[in-house]
Amino acid sequence: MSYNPQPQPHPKHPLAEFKVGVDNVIFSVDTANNRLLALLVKRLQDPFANSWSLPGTLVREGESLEDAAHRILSEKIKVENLYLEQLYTFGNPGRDPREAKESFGDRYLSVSYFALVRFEEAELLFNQGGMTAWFMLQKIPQLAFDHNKILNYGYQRLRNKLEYSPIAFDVLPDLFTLNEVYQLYCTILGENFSDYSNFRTRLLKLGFLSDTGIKVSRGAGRPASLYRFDAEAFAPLKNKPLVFI
Amino acid sequence: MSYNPQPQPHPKHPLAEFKVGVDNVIFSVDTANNRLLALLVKRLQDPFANSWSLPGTLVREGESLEDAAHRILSEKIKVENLYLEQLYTFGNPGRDPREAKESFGDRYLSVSYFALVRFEEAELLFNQGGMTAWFMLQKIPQLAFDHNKILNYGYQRLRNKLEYSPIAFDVLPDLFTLNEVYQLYCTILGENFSDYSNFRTRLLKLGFLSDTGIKVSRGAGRPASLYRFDAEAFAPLKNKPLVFI
DNA sequence: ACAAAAGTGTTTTTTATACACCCATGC
DNA sequence: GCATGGGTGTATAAAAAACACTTTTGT
Repeated sequence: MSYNPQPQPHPKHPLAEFKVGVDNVIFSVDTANNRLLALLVKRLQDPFANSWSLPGTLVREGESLEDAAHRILSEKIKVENLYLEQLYTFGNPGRDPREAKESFGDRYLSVSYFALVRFEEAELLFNQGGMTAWFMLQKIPQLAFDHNKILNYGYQRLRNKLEYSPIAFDVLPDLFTLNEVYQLYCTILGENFSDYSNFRTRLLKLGFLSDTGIKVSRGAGRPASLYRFDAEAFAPLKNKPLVFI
Repeated sequence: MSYNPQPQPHPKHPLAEFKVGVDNVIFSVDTANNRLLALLVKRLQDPFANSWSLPGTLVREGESLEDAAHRILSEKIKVENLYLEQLYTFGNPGRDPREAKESFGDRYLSVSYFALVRFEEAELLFNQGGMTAWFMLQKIPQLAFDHNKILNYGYQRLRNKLEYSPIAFDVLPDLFTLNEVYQLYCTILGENFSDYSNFRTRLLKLGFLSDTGIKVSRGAGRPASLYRFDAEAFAPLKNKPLVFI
């Protein structure tokens, strides 16, 4: 930041003091049940005691914002494979009731992060009796603070990301069928986002999915080929506009 | 933010204290000379005294982040028409030399904003002898703090925004020729981003530019029609994926 | 044999790209 | 007249969208 040309704040305009927190919007897709889920935690203290909220934390000394996001995530769930990026920073005055309205107390800034995690391996951790649970996106309750707004913002980002970046493959198993990819897309973007056979053709033409030749049977029907995400083949496509829709 | 399940920070992990600043990446296009410009200010105090930097400020009591971004912008230039949005939040420990390394002093968080302003009406303000100047993007010097990184991030955002949202029309005059739009795109995205006649056809097919019928001559050649951005016709296209490239 | 799931191909429509060409003005 | 920039049209290629069809399995 540059603080010139005024090194000292004007007495009539004192600087705000901030507490900085990180809030995570953590999504996961339960492919078995075609459900898009968000992780929420139940608050134990005021304000908003007993309300559900996004998992969040305050940033510690020497800790980067992204480290804090990873820390809060790993306190709530145990997961190996995930995608995480910064979402947006919410810092309007009055967004936290602990800000004393008349006395201009500390402001509460929230740097939000967006994550997509692999559902099958995600293990919920119940620390100190705090409740942690997956919620279907259609059944999100009233959340603490401005967390409904943050979550909606994250949901938008999720849909956008899915269309032009390969985050799906961060969260699929190492070997997957093309139908599993399609189901994942359907669950997040809604049915009818695209015809399966066209989706399939488009995806394969991009050239970074390699057929292992291994076949798997899911009950009746022809066995499907297992594919693998080929990071090397994808590398040259990085930063190029992709379309998966 | 949710601060459960630990209401008090662990003594071995004290919370960081933050100063929160806003830094603006302000772009403008000098259409007369086909130049893409960024606004920089010269720092007067340490750290980085006499270095160029992004225009920034600390957030005041009762002031929203976006208000702070608008304030710093209006302290440096006088401009009516602009587009502004939040860019990214940079908060790594050690990004500001004023953070005492051993003693874990205050952290300096920077919430960056991205702006595009109308060049013709932008009037530079020289307050308290502080220097403010436009720099061609190819000639950006070494900046204070991590501001080169922030500026590059803003430049990426600018190019992306231009392709799928109508920010160009926030910054063009009320009445403009299609060639002026094309020039603006060329200056930001580089020559050869698209054939002019195809660009033109695509743009008109979107249906939110209305021909006023007024003709204007720029020296030799056939006079061009002046167009106007029709906000009403654009409204239904909001939130829909547009392609201008 | 038949249903179910996987995978291929075909047809139609739309969009992108690269141009060629006509139009209106200043000099 | 002709250079200059504005504007239209066309021909080709590529991509998106819809959907019919074949293949391979379980029962």
